[in-house]
Formats: sequence, structure tokens, C-alpha cells
Amino acid sequence: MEIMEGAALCFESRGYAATSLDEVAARISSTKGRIYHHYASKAELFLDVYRTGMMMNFQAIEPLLEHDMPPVERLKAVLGAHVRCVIRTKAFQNVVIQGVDMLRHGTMPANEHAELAQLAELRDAYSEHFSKLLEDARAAGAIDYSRIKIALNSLFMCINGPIVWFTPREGQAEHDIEAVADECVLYAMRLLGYSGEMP
Amino acid sequence: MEIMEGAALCFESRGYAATSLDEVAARISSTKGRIYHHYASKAELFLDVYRTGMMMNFQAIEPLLEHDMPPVERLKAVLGAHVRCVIRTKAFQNVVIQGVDMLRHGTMPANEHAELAQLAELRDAYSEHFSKLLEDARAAGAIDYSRIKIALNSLFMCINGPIVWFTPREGQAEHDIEAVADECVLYAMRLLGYSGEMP
DNA sequence: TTGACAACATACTCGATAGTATGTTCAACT
DNA sequence: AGTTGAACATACTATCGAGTATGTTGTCAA
Repeated sequence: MEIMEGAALCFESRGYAATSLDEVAARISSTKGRIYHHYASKAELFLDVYRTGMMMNFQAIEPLLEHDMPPVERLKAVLGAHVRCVIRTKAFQNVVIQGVDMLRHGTMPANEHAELAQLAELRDAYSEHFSKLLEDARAAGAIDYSRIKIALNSLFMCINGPIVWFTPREGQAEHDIEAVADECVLYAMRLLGYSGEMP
Repeated sequence: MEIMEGAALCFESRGYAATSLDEVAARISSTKGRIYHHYASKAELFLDVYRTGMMMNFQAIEPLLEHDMPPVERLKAVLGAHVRCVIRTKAFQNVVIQGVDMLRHGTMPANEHAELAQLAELRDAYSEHFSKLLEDARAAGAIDYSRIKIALNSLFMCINGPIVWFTPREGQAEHDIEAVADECVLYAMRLLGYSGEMP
């Protein structure tokens, strides 16, 4: 909904701590009263944006996990879907990133901390999907890596990169997204030792 | 100096906006008075940490740029030195990252904004070194990439990854750093289409 | 038509924190 | 011994923003 989108944009550009709820309200031409009518606190709004961002990711990739195809092809498809999704929901994904290292450093107020930890489990579950994809593709001999934790981290850094550095050219958004996503997937697959052809 | 190290650690864990100078002072068992004796404002302290972080990077790689060796080998060596450096100066590098997207989103107060932009140029100069390394290695036919901007961004995401996700095991710090750095360089080189052997 | 409630807006409170103003200590000159 | 100034510490102010308390408006049900 509207509040979350405004919040996502504010959190993205100024960070959780630096964002005031008056700012968020102003962005949607509204007032703080409206926000507090729907959310008990700033933290809860943040957590809702986080959760929504993760849901978008799940919805993007889960349909592909069932498809019956060679492991490498499935991996490629999922990576592509992931990158496209995170680019399109950039603001939300920035909040997810912030949430992850808020947990890591324990900056969240104690009461909401439990909820944050729960969302982190969601993130782990998501990561687990990729873990499985890697193992399958390796078992099929299509890719190779040394320690899976480091490989996974490097992979995520690569395919999540656009969240940080991507900005579409005027009027070229859709075209740019496709091109950037494809190139990111190419580099990601290479990183994993894949040597086959890419479309 | 002591103040910068405390500040780097605080900024790393809580972010610029959420960090109070009382916190920084407490971390070094001191008081806010001391900080304001050396820095005119919170922003200037931040900028000094940023600058110091960048300097550390330059010092780590610049000696290697002169070496007379095949372009790929030089690239490998520089990547290795960079990763080792950023891991060892993790707190400072987190500040650099924050600084980069504070500029991107224009959150810094107007007077210090100019100084921040100047530091961004330093960052660009650093990136330019890698740009040259890539072009040379490609000219030598050792690596390959499509659009250099995307390749560079993906490369940096990969080799800067440890800044975000690395945490050494108890008492294994040195050993872990070496192992992680080598593996990151491996993935980074592969990402660039390098197919040679890695030590 | 009225009363009740949801969906807001407005107007306040109160704690936290950036920045300042004013001590205090100590070491080096003279 | 006395003066000065750097390097802090302490005590205060002024602002900003999270949270709250209290309006206001429209809508639906009885």
C-alpha cells in the first residue's frame, strides 16, 4: 500500500535512523497521524516493508523451483527472476539489506527484535533455496565452488548489486532492466565456474 | 588516531545517523569535549574516517601497479591486496560505503557536501585503477566482459563483499582472512571470464 | 437522525542529541 | 613563580523527532 511505498523510498535514501515519519508522511502528501493509525511504531512500519520485500522475492522465484529442467537451467532461470525482481522493487530490497545488518549489529529496540529475528529466518529460508540450487548444479557437474558459504555470499553480492548501483536511464527503464539483469546473471554464473554458453 | 577508530566502529555498527558522539566518546572512554576539540562537527569526523579508509586502500594497491608482470597476474595481485586490505580495515570501509550512498542520495548537510563530493572523486580515481587493469587484461586476451561499467560494479560487489559478511572465527582471524581473500579473488577472476589456474 | 466507528488530521509532550560555553589540568616557556 | 595555551572534561542549550492525545470528517447500520 501507499504508506509502505513512501516508507521504502525514504528508508532507501536516508536510512532507517535518519528518516522521520513526518518525511514519510510528506512523501505521500499525508500526515503522521495516518501512519500511526496503521502502525504502532516506526519499527513496525520498517518491519512490514522488510516482510513485503521478502515476499516479493519468494513470489518471483518459487514458481520456477518446481519446473522440470536440468539443474543449471533452473539455476539460471531463478537467478534471472531474482535480479529482475530486486531491480523492480529496489526500494524495498534496500530496506531488506538494512534489516539484515540491523539484526547483525543489534540496533533494533528490544521489543521488535524478536520480530526482526523471525524475518531473518525468512531470509535464511530464501537463501536455502539458492543453496539447494547450487548443490544440484554442482552434482550435475555444471558448476563448481570451494566453500559454499563464501560462494553463496559472493553470488548474492553479485546478483544483489543492482539494488545498490543500478539507476535506469530516462525512458529506458524496461530495456535497461532486461539488459542489466542478463549481464548480472552471466557474471554470476561465471563466478560459479559455469563455462557453457549464455543467450 | 584513537578517535577515528572509535568512530569507525560506531558508524559501522549503528550507521552515521544513529550514532551519537557520546557513544563514540564512551567507546574510547572519553568525552564529547575531546572530539569537538579535534573536529568541528560530526560530519567532519565522518569525512575524516572516510578519507582515511580510502587512503588505506590506495596504499595497499599502488605499489603493485608498477610491477612488471603480465596484466592478468597484476590484476590478480591487486585484487588480492584489495580484499586483504578491506577485510583488515572493515570498519573504515563500511564508512566509505556509507559515504558513497550518502552522496548518491544527498543526505549530507550542504556545507560538508562539497567535501564529500571531493572524496567521491578519490573513489572514482581508485575505481579508475581497476578499470585500467581490466582493459589491459582483456587486451591480453586473459579475461572478457561485456559492458565495463556493469563488470566493474559486479567485480566490486564481489571483492567488497567481505566488508559486509565477513566475521572471523575466534582466534582464527589471520588464517581466515587469507583463505577468504583467496577464495574471493578466485570468484572475482572467474566472474571476469578468467579460465586459468588459481593457486 | 443518530450514534458509532474507522480513517484520518492537528496540536501537543518529552526524551535524545548536536553543538556550545565554561571549567580544569598540565606542560612548556620566560 | 607566573603566564599561556593546548588538550581535554563538565554543564548547559536548542532543536528535532517519536509517540500521544485530542479533534474532525465521512460512512454505514439500526
